[in-house]
Amino acid sequence: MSTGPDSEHLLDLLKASGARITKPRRVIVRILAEKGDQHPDAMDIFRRAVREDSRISLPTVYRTLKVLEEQGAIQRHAFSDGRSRYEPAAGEHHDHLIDMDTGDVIEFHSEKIEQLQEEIARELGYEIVHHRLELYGRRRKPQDKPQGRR
Amino acid sequence: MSTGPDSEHLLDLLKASGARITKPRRVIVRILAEKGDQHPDAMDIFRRAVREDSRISLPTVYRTLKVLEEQGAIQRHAFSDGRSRYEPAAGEHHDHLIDMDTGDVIEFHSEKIEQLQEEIARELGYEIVHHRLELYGRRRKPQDKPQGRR
DNA sequence: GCAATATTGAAAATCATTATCATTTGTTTA
DNA sequence: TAAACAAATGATAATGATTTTCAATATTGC
Repeated sequence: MSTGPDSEHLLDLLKASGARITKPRRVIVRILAEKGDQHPDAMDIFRRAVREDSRISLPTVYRTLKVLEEQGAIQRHAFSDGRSRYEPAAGEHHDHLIDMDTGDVIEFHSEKIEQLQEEIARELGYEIVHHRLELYGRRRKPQDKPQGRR
Repeated sequence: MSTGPDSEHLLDLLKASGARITKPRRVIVRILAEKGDQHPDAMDIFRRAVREDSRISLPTVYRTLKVLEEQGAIQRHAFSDGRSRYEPAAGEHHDHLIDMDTGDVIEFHSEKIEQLQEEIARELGYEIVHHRLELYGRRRKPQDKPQGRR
């Protein structure tokens, strides 16, 4: 109940890469696997980690995130607000719609768009390695719909 | 011949917003309007500006870029390499394909993709204010094709 | 030309992220 | 299980991009 869905899976990935399973890493991985506040930045993760073990340091959070990213276990996103945000690498690729008023991040996926991208790149003589598609928008008809963070 | 294509236009936009036309701004705007090395970052611009007037400072470059951006005269792009790159706001919107080997930036536009984006946002209950689509890729069949900077 | 005020340059401050390095800890092996 | 060694940690300093502060300077309206 405390250990998130694929917390174990993330640890396995770490172990498989020859990394050691340390206490700080256990905590950080558990946080990443948690449901709720998706797309946290390093500071978010650090703050939550400290609640579980006050000795954990920010550099360790960054280091662990880097290792996990290199392992392909998580993905780093650089939205246009300066800092990086992280999320467990979903099996399915998806893009993001950012709510400009609340900061909420909504995920979506469009096979059509993916295909069009491939097509365009091919025409230009390129092979896509990865891409980034972010929509920045506002709720239509700003009514009641109470929701949002920040 | 020295003054770029729409250098005047940029100055007009500045003036219209109540900003003063200073020497440093003239230089910076001229550089932005220049053909060639598109998508320069602040440091690129600063280096070129210093060649024209050694007294210009980096903060002034940043300040001027910010004013121009607020005026909608130029656009700031935050690719995933840390620093921001700028380009004169083209009449036509376009997206970017970044060559991962050379750093070259290629512009493209796909009305189909734009429409799909609108569609997706609408379905999610949103109205797109702006978006960002970047393809990161490599040349297919790395042959001769001699080109590229860096 | 002159005053009022925006803009500048120099230097310091921020912010996110990374590097350094001595100390601690995980893992392996005897 | 303990010793041994490398990997990981925390504290702290460093980095790089961008922003702020503030006194000095330059623009613009009159």
